[in-house]
Amino acid sequence: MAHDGTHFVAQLREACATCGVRGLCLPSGLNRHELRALGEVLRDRRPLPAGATLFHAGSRFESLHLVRAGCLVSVMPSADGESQVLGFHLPGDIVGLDGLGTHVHGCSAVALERSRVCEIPLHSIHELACRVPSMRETFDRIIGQRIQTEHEHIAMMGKRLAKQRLAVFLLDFSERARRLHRDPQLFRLSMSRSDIASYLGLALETVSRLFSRFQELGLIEVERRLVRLIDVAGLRAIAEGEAVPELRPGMQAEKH
Amino acid sequence: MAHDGTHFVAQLREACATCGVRGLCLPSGLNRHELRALGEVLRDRRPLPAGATLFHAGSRFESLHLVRAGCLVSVMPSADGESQVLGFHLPGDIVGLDGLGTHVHGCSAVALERSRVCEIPLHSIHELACRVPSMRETFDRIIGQRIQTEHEHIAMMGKRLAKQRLAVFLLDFSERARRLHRDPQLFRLSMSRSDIASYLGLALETVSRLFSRFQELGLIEVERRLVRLIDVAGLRAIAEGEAVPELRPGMQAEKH
DNA sequence: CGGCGCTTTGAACTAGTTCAAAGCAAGTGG
DNA sequence: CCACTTGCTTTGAACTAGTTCAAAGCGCCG
Repeated sequence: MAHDGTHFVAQLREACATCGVRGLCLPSGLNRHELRALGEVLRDRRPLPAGATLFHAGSRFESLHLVRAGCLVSVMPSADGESQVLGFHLPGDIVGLDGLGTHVHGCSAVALERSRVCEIPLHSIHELACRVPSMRETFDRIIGQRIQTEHEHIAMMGKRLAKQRLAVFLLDFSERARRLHRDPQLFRLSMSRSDIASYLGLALETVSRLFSRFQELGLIEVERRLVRLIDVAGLRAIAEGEAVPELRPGMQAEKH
Repeated sequence: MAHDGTHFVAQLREACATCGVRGLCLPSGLNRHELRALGEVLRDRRPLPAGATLFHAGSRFESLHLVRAGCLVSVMPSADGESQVLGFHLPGDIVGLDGLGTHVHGCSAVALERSRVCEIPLHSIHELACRVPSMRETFDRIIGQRIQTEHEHIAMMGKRLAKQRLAVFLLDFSERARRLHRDPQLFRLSMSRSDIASYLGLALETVSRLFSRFQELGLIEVERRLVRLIDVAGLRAIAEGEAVPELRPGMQAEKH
């Protein structure tokens, strides 16, 4: 890859400033020298149009990918045709970690909207990790946080009511938006109801109904994929499983 | 830790031979020299009696642990008192990876029976990974395989019938037993019905009933925690979601 | 023996699914 | 500019897989 000295570093720093993820993204906390080393490793990639596949399940694993812009979904195909959504990836997230073991991707990654990713060739990761101590810590953080995330996903799918799951999902997105310096109350979901349902382990109708119920309760305002969180504390209460006043169809939020 | 040269290496090699895990366990595929290096890093630990906690959720993370003998469960506590079982760990498995990110354990690890583990201090892992190339690959394999495992767990909990989940669980245990050079058809589960239920995202009564149904169908023989797989192909069919003849209480396996 | 913890089993119940149909936004082509 | 298609979303109504509640059974250890 062509890299023309300090210009590239400046460019990377700029790109990462825009990216705006603290702590999770690779270059955070690196000094000028370390950034340079990283710059030699990152390969820029053409933007992915919505619907494009970054890699397929079963394909050979060669690189990790760092999401720069947009949103990807990772999907595990299953024998019976029903595929499982494993996660949604926003800027700063790393995708492809499951290939580290077998060098074969266990799931597919698909762009939900026009997106950009950085490619990080596997062979250069370890070299960099050994050469730059802070990079090693960063990789550890990425791995650890990812496993933690998977654990939370499992905890959410085991023995939680549908309304708790959706509340957790919305609060999670809000928190991620906040970390990306976006509005944590107002965001546009780039995935379909069906994707959300699969991610949460529910039927898509259940998800759709819950969006409506949450709106009736005055917890959110929703119009198709545009969501505004109105009562975050209320959502949190539902997520925690605290008994909520009423959540039956046909009830109005206001009681006079 | 005391290490007296070649004797230690021999000891380690011996221990790992008994351990018998291929591919997954750290020392597999290492030469004499590399084994020596690893020996300097592994710290032996006192055996854990059944019920003992290796580490608590929230406690400071300092080391990974390699299960040498027995069986551990990792459990994530949740706000509402209900805790979630994340996994069962047999010899060769690494526990504690979720602490890599924050340096704080996100879940607890508890021995389900008398067990032994090797402690691998974090600070020496990276050093070793840089010094011994094949160690690096081994660590990658461990990480990748773990994420893959978590993904399968998620896929199992989303949109799968209870009978599919239990069938998957039994087949998974059978496969792991096989890899440990144990009898893949006959094994003793060291966890309670309640642990299994939490792991599968079901009520414990459902799990208990399914064990009975599977027995009635002639798929397994079960007496409390002792399980014998009779019809592996049948279990596989159920796991895959293929329509099974009958699975109703009160029906006999034999039809005359 | 007696008590304790785990497991099994039954019966009533319900949260969520499934099936079905209508609504709605956005694009396409005449 | 409108008729028509397509894909996603919403909503309703019937249904069911699994839960919950309750009680009995069983093995084990002091």
